[in-house]
Amino acid sequence: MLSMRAKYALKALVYLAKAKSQGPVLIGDIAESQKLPRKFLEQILLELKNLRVLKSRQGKGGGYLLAKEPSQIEMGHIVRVFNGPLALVPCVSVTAFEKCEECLDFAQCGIRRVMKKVRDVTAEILDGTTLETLVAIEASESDEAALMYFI
Amino acid sequence: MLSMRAKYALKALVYLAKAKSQGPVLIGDIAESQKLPRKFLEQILLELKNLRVLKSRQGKGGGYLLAKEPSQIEMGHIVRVFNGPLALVPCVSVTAFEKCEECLDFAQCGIRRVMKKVRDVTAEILDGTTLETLVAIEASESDEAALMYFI
DNA sequence: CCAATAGACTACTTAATCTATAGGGTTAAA
DNA sequence: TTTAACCCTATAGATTAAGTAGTCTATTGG
Repeated sequence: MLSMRAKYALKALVYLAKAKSQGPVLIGDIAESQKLPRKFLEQILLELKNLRVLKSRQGKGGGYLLAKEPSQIEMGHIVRVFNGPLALVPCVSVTAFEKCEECLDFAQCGIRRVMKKVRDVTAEILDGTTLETLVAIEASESDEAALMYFI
Repeated sequence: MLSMRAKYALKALVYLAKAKSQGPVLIGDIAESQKLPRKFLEQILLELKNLRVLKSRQGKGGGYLLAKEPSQIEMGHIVRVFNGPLALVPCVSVTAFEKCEECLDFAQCGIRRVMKKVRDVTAEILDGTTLETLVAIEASESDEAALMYFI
């Protein structure tokens, strides 16, 4: 399962993508409207800022804004940063590769080969889905139409 | 990432599938040959027995055996039991479905729709891969040949 | 300049989970 | 009846997750 941090980050980003044209958005607005714990969200937004995914303005009239176009912000990136590697085992991770300590035969290992396939299809979906995609998906009524975005 | 429990369970099961014709296998054999911590492995094997995936014989000449054909033991089942749901968010889990507490619009949520797709392709692979598949994959030399098993 | 507003940053706390390890108890074959 | 094996429970130590608290810093506007 995803950590709350990762899920909250995604929710906040989708909210900000939708509010893109409205100037800086207050932490309090996001927290209240999305029902997220405010102080916890603060940390998450700060981390997103340090990642250059968001930018912020302090003081009166301040708040948070996307630092890039929604089409340039991938779900995969957010999930990796807040939840860790997509891979189910370290030996198939691209971003955090590590051989299993107990591994006897890396090349032949069947578990590894299957897990690599799982990682690859997961990465294909999550890296192919941006905030722009997510906003479009939320606008579509049918699940089938929504699925079109990543088939 | 998978828990060690889940990974060790899979490793032990593949080992037992390969040793299928040789009668009961000692915990010590599995632990030593696969480089798994013995007492930890004991717990895992016991749990697999309670799941009716393994059976055991006590006393001299005893050990562990598969309780079913390798083709009837799915990776997905083992991963779910030892690692939890395949889904990245509870609201797309089949085995542990739960609405997110902060969810505003279940039907429209884009994050949910994408995560459902991820869960579905993951489940398709892991539920479609049995111990028999894994043993066959380990016998094949090329990664491409191995991939054939779940395309 | 000052006061109010809003994010920035650091430090905790609490709870849960994971990864083992320890140490007997029970069963059954020889 | 001895002994090789699995059975079962308890517990410890480490790590991570989720959230809270409090202070600091920057900006705006009177």
